[in-house]
Amino acid sequence: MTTEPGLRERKKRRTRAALTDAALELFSAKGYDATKVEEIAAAVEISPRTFFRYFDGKEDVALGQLSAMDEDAITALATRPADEAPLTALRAAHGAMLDRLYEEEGGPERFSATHGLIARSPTLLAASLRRDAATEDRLAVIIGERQGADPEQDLRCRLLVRLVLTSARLGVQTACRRGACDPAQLRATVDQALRLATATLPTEWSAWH
Amino acid sequence: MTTEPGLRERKKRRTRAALTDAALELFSAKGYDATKVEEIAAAVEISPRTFFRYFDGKEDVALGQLSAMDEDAITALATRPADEAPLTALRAAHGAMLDRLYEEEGGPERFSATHGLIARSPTLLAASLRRDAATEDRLAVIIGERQGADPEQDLRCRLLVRLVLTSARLGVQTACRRGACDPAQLRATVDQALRLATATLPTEWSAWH
DNA sequence: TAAATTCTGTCATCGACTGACAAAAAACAT
DNA sequence: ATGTTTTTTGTCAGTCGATGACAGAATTTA
Repeated sequence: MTTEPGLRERKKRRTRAALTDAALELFSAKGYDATKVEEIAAAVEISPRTFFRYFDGKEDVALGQLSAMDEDAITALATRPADEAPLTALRAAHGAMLDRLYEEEGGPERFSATHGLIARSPTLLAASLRRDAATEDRLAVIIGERQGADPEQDLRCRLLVRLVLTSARLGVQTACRRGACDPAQLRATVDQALRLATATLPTEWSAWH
Repeated sequence: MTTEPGLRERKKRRTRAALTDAALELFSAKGYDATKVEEIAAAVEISPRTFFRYFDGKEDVALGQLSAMDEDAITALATRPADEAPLTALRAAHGAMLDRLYEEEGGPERFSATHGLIARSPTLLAASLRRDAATEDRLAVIIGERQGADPEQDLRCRLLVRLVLTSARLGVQTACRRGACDPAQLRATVDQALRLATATLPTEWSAWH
């Protein structure tokens, strides 16, 4: 059924890949904000106008991998068994997302590079948080369907998703800030944050000294 | 010691207040993104260049009240008794911040208007989330000092602050989305979100059906 | 090979934002 | 009160991200 990709399609893929590679390299070298779209386009020898036909903007090319991971997480959650507790399903979906990241050639490296950029650029941080918010909404809808609850009415849908996402994000940020970006340490830190948020902290927090 | 404000200072205050009023009105009427800085400046009969001498940018004038509230929350947390449990101190600080909001003439109205803008503009949402992240960092440092912990090492500092802030934010968003922005309902919804996040949810979540 | 489709570059334009500089306004001095 | 200093403001020019319009080039399809 699926006709193999023609020359046009292959060319587009190559250009897109070249753009992300060039962009991430430039961002890492000069910083996100100091890098001009013009430079990214020049590195791939295309016109600046064409860059915007491949990406919605600078943010898009910088956070492309995170968007793909968001999609992974959403499809992973959607295919979880319906009788699973929502927290379990969310953690499993997040785990599956990380699995796919690790399978991909150069995935983890690019991931930690992206988070390094985010940590150094308030602009990118804002864009990344906005993306997270959008993903959160989509995940909350799925949780609502699983639980037969309306996310608009039942605070728990959004709240659960938000707590999990924000804890996981803290784990990632912490791991990357420590420079320990290898899969094992990343997953360990994320797990620690999730455990703290969902179990340890709430019961012991008021007594923390 | 403190010399009373001269004519220059009074004029600056008036201009700044006029700018925020004009900006919020235009934002509410036409939407944040559709409003040009040029229009805000024209409404106050000021050159566009001067607008940027009063505010860092469009985001700044839109979110000015939230920034002031962040400052309130920080000073409130800093003056909490040191032997208080951190979660208690944070909730008290947040409550004190809301108290000040309610005391201010037109405070609640402007607050819910601001959140209405945020809900309708992804640009503003991003800016607002970035601000929250910055505030979170400052609060985490205070919590770290209170607990004798290093926020860079002890995940719990940032995590606690983040969970509280994000839950409170969800409460605010929900209350504003429901159109119920009066102080009582707002506080009730925020309390509900905080209670869910810090007590009910973590212990009962895995069993939610 | 011709026609239809899709990409691409050029050009013009918008809008947020900033540096430079000179004119105007307010504060200060005698 | 008048001249001096400091601060504020407007004008101008320019950068950068982003977008619409259109024509020419490349690819696909007939």
